Amino acid sequence: MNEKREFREKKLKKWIEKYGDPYDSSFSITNSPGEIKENFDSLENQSVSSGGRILAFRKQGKLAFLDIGDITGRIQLFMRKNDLENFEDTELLDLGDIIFVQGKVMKTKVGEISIFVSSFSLVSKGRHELPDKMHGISDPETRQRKRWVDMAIGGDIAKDVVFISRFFQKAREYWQSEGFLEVFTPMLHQIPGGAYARPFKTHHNALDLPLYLRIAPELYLKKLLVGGCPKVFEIGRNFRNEGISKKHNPEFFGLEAYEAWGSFETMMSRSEEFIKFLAADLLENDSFEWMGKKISLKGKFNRLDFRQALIDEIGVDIDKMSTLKDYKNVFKKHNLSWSNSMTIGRSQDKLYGEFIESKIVNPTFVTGYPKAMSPLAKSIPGNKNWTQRFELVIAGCEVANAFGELHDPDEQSHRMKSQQDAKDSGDLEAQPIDDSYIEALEFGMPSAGGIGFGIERLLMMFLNKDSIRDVILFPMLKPKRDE
RNA sequence: GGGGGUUUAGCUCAGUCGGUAGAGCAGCGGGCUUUUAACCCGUGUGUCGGGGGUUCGAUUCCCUCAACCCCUACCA
Repeated sequence: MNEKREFREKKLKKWIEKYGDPYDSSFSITNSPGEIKENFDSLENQSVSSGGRILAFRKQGKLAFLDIGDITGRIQLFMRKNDLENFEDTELLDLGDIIFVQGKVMKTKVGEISIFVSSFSLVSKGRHELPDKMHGISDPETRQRKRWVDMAIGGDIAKDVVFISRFFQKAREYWQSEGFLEVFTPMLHQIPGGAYARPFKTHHNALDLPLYLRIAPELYLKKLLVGGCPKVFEIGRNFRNEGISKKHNPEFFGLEAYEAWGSFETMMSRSEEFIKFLAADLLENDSFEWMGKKISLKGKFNRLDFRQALIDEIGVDIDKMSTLKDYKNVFKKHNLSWSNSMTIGRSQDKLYGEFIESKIVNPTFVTGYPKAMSPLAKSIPGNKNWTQRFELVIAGCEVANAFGELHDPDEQSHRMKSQQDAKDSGDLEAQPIDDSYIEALEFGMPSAGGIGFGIERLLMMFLNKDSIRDVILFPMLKPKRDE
């Protein structure tokens, strides 16, 4: 049936008859393909050993030019019959095989940096052929599902995987250098909290205990503030049982940081500094382009007041709207779809998303979120309807969310109760009461600022990717029946 | 959920106003001692996404299902 695979396996058999098992671990390389290219000046005429996947095969009579490579880069192999004892065994190699080579670093007549091969060995047979060398894998789903193939042939992901790794390294570096302690809090929660979201449910057998995959680490991190860690941060996955879209994957990385004696104002300068730090280091620039939009990180980030922005944009003052009916009328006026599951908080959010968020291009702190939308944020002194909160929006996309953390246990208890009420009356995303969190607050928590970043959102911006799937190595995919 | 598009060789795609199909790459055979999308000669790829209908005949027309893509809605 699969004739091509048979050819490959026949060649493997021949190799084994001649040289024995290629799946051996006695090979060790002195330089990766990329290193040889990068360090040609110091490696010229030196003997090296290297290895990688065969990505191109240009045979020319008694000469052979092969390209081998991995994510570090590609290097050409130059093989000449007169100088290579088992030259004819190149017949047993296929595109996609992984080979080990030894030889001297040189340049060919036309100047291509190469290894002049003195010996080579098969290390791992590619049983499958590689995709078209010019076009690669065109189907995005296959590209994501068989990420290793796309990576092996040098698809975008081969470069991006390095960028993503450096991004995490630099993100840690920023917060650590600012004196924040990196901590790790549970992913299995008995009470899911810290965000508006539906959780994944699981179960612990030995304890016969229902558990939830965390939707946010927030409450645990603030328990550490109670315990006396003044500056903490965590980079880790959150899990939300919601729809999948270009901006949403069921599991995604959050970076949350909390600072005692800070406020949402100090979190503003920290987030601004953080993003500028990342861009300066990773992009080596203070501006970038995302989906055709030019985004400048120069100067101070803009500020926009939630309520004032809605007044300016559509002439609606949400401070003067107290009933759901008021919102329904506004929705009607602007031809927005209304559903009966709407709450005041949701309506406000929808108006914001529709008229404010989508129009923002350069980084902007949107401040003054209504209390109905922010059960964990401190309200503004003198105005109980508004909270000490901001979202950092770039190119219409929420990148971070920060509060002056509510640390009054009585007030927090009230807010959680009204969330619980919403939950009881059918809001699947409302947060349940978490008594252990309230109790922690009762021990006393210093005033604090806290912030959470959506890491993939930032990665999308920095890598100019339209879809969150392009910045996750193995994004959530629907199961495939035939495989 | 709604609208549009795509699905043909291993890969990328062309094509048939209805008579079961083709190019490049990859493969196989041969040639070539400085190539790099190597080249030259020869060779063949196929449930034309699945199912049903119309028809003497369907890959082509119609219906339906599926997968993927785009837009839109929802999920902040």
